[in-house]
Amino acid sequence: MRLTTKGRFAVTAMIDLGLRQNGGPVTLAAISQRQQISLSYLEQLFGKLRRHELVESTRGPGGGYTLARKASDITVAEIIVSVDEPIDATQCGGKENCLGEGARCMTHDLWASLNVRMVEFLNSVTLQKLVDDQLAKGIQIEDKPSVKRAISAMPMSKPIRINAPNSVFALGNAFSKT
Amino acid sequence: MRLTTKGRFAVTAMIDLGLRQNGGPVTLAAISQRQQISLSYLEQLFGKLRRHELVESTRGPGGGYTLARKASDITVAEIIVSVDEPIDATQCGGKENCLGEGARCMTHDLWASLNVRMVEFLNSVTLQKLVDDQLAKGIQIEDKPSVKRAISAMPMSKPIRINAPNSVFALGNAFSKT
DNA sequence: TAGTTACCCGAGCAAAACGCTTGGGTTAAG
DNA sequence: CTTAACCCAAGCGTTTTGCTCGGGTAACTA
Repeated sequence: MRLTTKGRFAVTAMIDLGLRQNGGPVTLAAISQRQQISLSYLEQLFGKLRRHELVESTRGPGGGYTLARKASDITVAEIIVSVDEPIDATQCGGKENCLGEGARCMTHDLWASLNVRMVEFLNSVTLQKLVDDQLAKGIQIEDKPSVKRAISAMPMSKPIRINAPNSVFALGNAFSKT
Repeated sequence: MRLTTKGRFAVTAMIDLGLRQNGGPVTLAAISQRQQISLSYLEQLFGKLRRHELVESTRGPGGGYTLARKASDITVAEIIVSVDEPIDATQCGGKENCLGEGARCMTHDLWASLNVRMVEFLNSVTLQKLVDDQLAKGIQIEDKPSVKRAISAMPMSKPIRINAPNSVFALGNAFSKT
């Protein structure tokens, strides 16, 4: 199990999706706007999420993504594993006696078991739980804002995105929703 | 909280240290040998561990590293945080209303709370626990092997280390301890 | 049928992180 | 004063990250 900002992006996007489920398919463009994640990066992430059957896609106008199952049947661990792929990899590639004789290299079952417990934990947190958390915080969801305008209407003159990889300094307030 | 092989290296090294505590300071060279981690990489990791007061160092011959506290007072979370440093970083750099008005960007308390739970969990696992796990598996610890020879004696002709960053394919069996 | 909307996908790219090397120190035991 | 060990900073090749660009293809609408 790896745990980076990549996983966070995926989880965040999935929550955004979960929050708007009942309004039909959600477009990546909308998620991109709301969560400040680049569209093509989202496309890559959702490609993986789709291949792991966590979401389903509908093409064409009015299309977008939908959860493949109920939010209560999707766990954080699944999301993270989907986008981070190369899960674990013990130092010695599965060999038993890597350091000599009976002294197999510790990393084996040590990290493996720690890993298992982590996954167990993250598997105990469902997407539904996170969605409910957000709802409890009083997030207001717009009722599918006429689908067309509202996005292309804003003259946002390119988001001034800094080229800071871990986008800690996301643009901040380029569109102030006036 | 980030979670990579770097953290694993640190945890592994700390266990190695914990296992040999009562025999006085443990040298990085020895850990490097046993755990197949590059010496200077270990030096960097232990530099951080020392600055975070998880270990103490003794210089000069016969020196090495010791745990700064009892193994039962050191948690996995502390170790990982020590070497991985830049913990979290929420997308919007701490600003509250990052996406407009009352809609602070979700990532905030969302990932933060998930993070908290992760840290809580990793804080519940002590180094002592991991050491005991290893002892239970029947690891045999050598009684400080005369300190001098035994290391420089092995003609190991350079470990044939592949330049694979995530050293999944560590050398394997370059020294077979004959 | 054309046009638009949206998913789809692969190549590539700058910046950062990873794992490690090199080359120097400084402290302290013998 | 030699040697063993910690200490430290600079740098280096590779991978990963987050993203752009430039194409597609499915489906709805006029």
